[in-house]
Amino acid sequence: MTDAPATPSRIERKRAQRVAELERAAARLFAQRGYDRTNFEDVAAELDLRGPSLYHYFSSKDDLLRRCLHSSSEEVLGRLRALADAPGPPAEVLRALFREQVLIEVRDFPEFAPLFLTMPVSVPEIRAIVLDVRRAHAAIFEDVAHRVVEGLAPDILRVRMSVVFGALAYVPEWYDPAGSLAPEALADELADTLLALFIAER
Amino acid sequence: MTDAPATPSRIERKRAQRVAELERAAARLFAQRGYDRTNFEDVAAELDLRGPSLYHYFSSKDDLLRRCLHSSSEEVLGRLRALADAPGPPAEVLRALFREQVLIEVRDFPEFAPLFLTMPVSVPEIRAIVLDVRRAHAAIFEDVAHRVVEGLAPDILRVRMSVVFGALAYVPEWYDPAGSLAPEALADELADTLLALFIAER
Amino acid sequence: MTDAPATPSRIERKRAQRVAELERAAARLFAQRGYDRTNFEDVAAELDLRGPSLYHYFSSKDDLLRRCLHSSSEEVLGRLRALADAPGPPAEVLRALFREQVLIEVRDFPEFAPLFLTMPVSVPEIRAIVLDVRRAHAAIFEDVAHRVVEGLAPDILRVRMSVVFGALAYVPEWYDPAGSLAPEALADELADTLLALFIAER
Amino acid sequence: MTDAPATPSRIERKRAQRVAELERAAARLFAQRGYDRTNFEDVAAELDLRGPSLYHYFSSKDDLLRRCLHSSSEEVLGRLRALADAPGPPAEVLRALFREQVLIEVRDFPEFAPLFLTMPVSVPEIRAIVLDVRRAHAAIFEDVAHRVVEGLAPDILRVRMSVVFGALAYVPEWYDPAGSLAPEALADELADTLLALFIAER
DNA sequence: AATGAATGAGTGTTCATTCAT
DNA sequence: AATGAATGAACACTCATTCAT
Repeated sequence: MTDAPATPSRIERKRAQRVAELERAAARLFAQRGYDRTNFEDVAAELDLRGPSLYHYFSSKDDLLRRCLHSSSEEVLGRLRALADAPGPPAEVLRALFREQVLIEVRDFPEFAPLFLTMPVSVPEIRAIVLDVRRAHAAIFEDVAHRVVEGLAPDILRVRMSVVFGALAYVPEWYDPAGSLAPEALADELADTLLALFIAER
Repeated sequence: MTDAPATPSRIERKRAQRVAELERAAARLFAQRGYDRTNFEDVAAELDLRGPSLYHYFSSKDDLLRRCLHSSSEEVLGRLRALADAPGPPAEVLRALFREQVLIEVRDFPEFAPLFLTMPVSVPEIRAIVLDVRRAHAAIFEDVAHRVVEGLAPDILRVRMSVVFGALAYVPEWYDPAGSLAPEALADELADTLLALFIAER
Repeated sequence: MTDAPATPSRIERKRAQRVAELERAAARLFAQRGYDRTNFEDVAAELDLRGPSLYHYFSSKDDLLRRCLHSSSEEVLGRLRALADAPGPPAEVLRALFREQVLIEVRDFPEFAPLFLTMPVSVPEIRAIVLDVRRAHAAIFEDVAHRVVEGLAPDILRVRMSVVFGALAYVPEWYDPAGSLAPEALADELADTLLALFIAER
Repeated sequence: MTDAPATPSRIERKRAQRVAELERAAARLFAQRGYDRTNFEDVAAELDLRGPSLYHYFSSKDDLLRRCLHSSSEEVLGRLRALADAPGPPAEVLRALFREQVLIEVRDFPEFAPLFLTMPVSVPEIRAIVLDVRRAHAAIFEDVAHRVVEGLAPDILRVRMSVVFGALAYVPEWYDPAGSLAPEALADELADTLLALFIAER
């Protein structure tokens, strides 16, 4: 009888929105300053709240980051998996994945992507969570890459994939959206460059 | 160049050695745990000292990291510059630079390389220092790369270089020296792969 | 005596019942965890309410405990006073008081008795209230005991009474109702033992 | 070589003394206010220190209480065991134990005894420690009491012992050393009263 | 009547840093 | 040179309490 209604009440929608806002604010600060240097007071201040108020929405700092990672990884991994499962020649699928990943980082989820890629995380348990997501993320690319270059020696493939992941992780550290290179142009150029690692006739 | 006397006394040599040992120990911990989670007590313990004793050698935690970065960057940038200035076709020089960088990371300075590449640094001033070193480091590669691909559009070149730096920075995060791939084999394979970004007949 | 109307409305009766339920739940938790470690949220949860709802019934946490103590002490002291005022030889009255006190603690009011006896109370004002009740409680026993041993030196009597109160207060800390000793058997045995302190021919 | 010297250095003696002073101060506050309401700042203030300074001597608040309990229980249990093992008729040994326990509480260790007897402890783990010490303490008395009344039914003996422990635990709650009853007189009177529970010819 | 939201006060704990020895 | 002692600043977290709905 008192189960969660299928259609969330107004109050529940408001709460969910607040949580989403807090997660976005927290993700921004986590990415900028790292987990250790981000405190509840500052996250709360982004929404004109005081630190302890966050405990109405998150049970701990750990939990806050966990939920940031979860919310965004759900969305991001979902989008990537949808592309990975799309029909078409593997090379084109891989290129599409590269494009999408770049756009996710610089255009669609600029706040969340650094959490997985470059956020300084010193606490071991938290780092483990990040690594888990990274593994799931990497698997999507690796599956498709496997289909592109079937006969490649595992060590060689691993090196190629490391170039891919390194390059993709590096994007938020150097790319300036206000510069001369549009996000879509970057995505195209980088996708082509990385794809060449797998289809060049060397 | 430095103000050190030409013939350092025995005491001075001993002190310099101590400093070097401390820097190495600190670099290891910084790289493992990040700047924030590394405390003076633990660094000192690596040499059977107590935390406050470090103040005989370093004026602050900030200073300790700064000196770690300085010492290692001196050495690393020196080695890379020597290679960059060597005669030979630019492409070969670039390949040599890639190889050297990989070997520096995984074989010769495994403790120091993460400081510049992957250490979680939350304090803005420290991060600025790291970025300075990275810029100097990048310049070495970029100069040579410029000579390899003279006519390439700046935006395109920048993307290619980002793949290089991303891939090189990523190495310590995934490479396992105990695995099947020897450091030198990795260096060769990665150097070839990255060089192909600049010499492929696309 | 109290201002309550002669015929409480249905709403008022419902409210009074709610207050009684809350007091009982609170008393249980207070006794188990102590005053400090008992929070409004947990007390409210016992009746499927949320913490702040308790403010409809109690003006503060302090007040909640006060009312717990008041309600139960009314009842308990009433029962004891009725016995103390009953006719009969003082020794028998005293024995009856001991029995009743034991039964109150282990059988009739196991939730409330610890409040006066063993609840950890750190807040000075609260402790003062508890001590007041204890004093009123002690006076009942002391009056009768006085009549049992009329000539006893005050210091000696005080020591004897301390044994009585100590023993009675200790009961909830060791007695296990699920053990081999029934509450009534315990009451009889303890009453006899304590009474012997006053009527032995020493 | 660097093992702890058999003869503690001056610095070690000073530290040990400081720890003892801190334990005494802490025990006083713990007993007065209970564990929850006693904070590091106040304990430290008793020795003109600030709160965090205590972490040089104790690893946590938990540890502070643990060491208070340990230090005092060592001493107290030692004294009681020595008496319990002394030769002589069991009844006299028991009487000596009662006297000693009273003197420990009111004269020799007035700060520490309440820790085991009446300190409000809400934290379950801490309470478990206190109960452990209480059990060891009780065992000393129970062993001797067993030899005094060999044939007594276990339930009856348990009730008698509960009177003993209750009465002894109650002493610090009512006895005023500034009153007309000297500690030794109290000890004698109480010891006689409690002993009568075991040797009366009922 | 009930509660979601919010907060101020308080507390245990960490740690870089200072200083006297 | 080394360190034991001490501390101020910072921070995660708890909770009684208030208030608008």
